[in-house]
Formats: sequence, C-alpha cells, structure tokens
Amino acid sequence: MAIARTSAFSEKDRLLANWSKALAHPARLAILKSLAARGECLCGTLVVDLPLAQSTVSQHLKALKEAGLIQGEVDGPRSRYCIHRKNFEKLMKSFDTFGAQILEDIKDQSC
Amino acid sequence: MAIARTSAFSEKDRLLANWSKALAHPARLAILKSLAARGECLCGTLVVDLPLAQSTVSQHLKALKEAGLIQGEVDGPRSRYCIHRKNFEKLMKSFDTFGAQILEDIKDQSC
DNA sequence: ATCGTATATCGTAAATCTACGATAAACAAG
DNA sequence: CTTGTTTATCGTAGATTTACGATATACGAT
Repeated sequence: MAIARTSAFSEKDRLLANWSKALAHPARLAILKSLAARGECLCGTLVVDLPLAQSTVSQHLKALKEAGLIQGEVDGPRSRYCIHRKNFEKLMKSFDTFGAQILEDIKDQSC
Repeated sequence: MAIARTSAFSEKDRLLANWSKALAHPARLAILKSLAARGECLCGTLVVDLPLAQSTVSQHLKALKEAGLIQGEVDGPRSRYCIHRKNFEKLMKSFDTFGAQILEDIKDQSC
C-alpha cells in the first residue's frame, strides 16, 4: 500500500478486507486446511507439508495469528497451532453476508 | 511477494487466494457494493463515491476486472461497469466450500 | 552445564501494491 | 476540425509482502 488511505473506509469494509488479505496467499490457505485436517499441529509438521522454508512458514503463521484465524500454544520447545473456531466462523459469516447482499442487490439487474 | 513461489501450490488454492486478493482492499469492496447498489455505473460515479483519485479508482477497477469480478463496457467516452454475476457467484461458492470443509473438519476438535 | 531440537525473529532483497499527477486516447458537441 | 469530457495508462514514490538464511531463544535430554 502507499500512504495508507484505508482509514477513509468503513470499519466493516476494513475488517473484511483484512480478513481477505489473510486468505490471499495459497500458503496460508494450505496451512488452514492442514490445521483443520490434522486437528492441532506443530509448526514443524506444517513445514514439511509446504514447499517453503521454516522461517517463511513461521511468518505466514504469524500473519494468520494476527488476523485472529489461528491460535498457538507453546508446548515445550515447540509451538502447537489450531484454528480459532470462533473467529473463523465470524469470518465466514462476514463473507456470506457481504456476498448475499451483493447477490440480492443484483438479482433483478440485466447486466 | 518475492520470487513468487505460488506455482508450488494447488490450482484451487491459487484461485481462491487470487480472489481473496481482489477483495483485500476496502476500496474494492466499496466499489463492488456501489456497483451492486446502483446497478451498473460509470467510473466517474464511483470516483465521487470514493476518497481516491480518479486514476487510483481506475486501477482498482482494473484489478477487479482482471480478477473477473466485474465487467465493463465502453459507452461513448465513458466506461460503464457492473458486477460479473456468474463469476461472483463462483467466488462466493468457493469461499463457502472452503469454509464449510474447514468447519466440518474441526467440528469435533477440542481446540 | 552442555548439546540438540524446534521455533521465532532479524536482516535483507526482490516483487508487488497503493497512491498520485500528468498525459494519452476516445468520443460528443459545437 | 477544435474543444471539452471521461477514462485508461504511464511514470514514479513509498509501503508492504514474500522469501530466504542466519541467528536468537526456549526447552528437553544427556
């Protein structure tokens, strides 16, 4: 972004845009799917699943965590992650609401 | 991005990530909502709705068009845009499928 | 205490994104 | 044909993203 102009938009739009950004990389989608399929899992497990360096995976995990979509707990020298169910549900609901409104609005349009 | 590594991921994930990226800016969300609410509309109309310069709005429109979420037709010296209903429906379906799978996977998990 | 393992963070480079003004292009109107 | 209007594109600056290796940190094990 340049000279972040985002403050000029609605809170709702900014939130949804932020969540979209969290999903806007295939590695992060893959991480979410992996976490869901495996239950909770260690960073190291994700690293072997992904074609990325350990530090890069760690960075993507941080992004997902900051977006609130996953949570992590320390387990000895390891980190165990899992999906933040409540927030993930909120995310999906937001998308759904957004999409439903659009589709409702255009349902009688010719274009 | 650096040295785009995206080719290493599944086609599906890349597609959804790409769509997410299209939604990952409040201006583009605002444009989609505006287009839906107004039916089709001119670039100029969007410009007055948004706190952005004309060239910036045009850039966002281009991004949405390249993502397939809107379509535009030339109308004299103007451009008239509207939502690409079919692709938008696909987008929503993709999100829904993705989210539903995750939620299904984690439904019995304690985390 | 030392060593090994797992993960986060730092530093950095390249790519991309976002924004703007300036300009080009396309057309209607006169 | 010239003028004015509308939109796209170009050039550019600054911020952010993505990636990696190297290092720091945290802890278990010996």
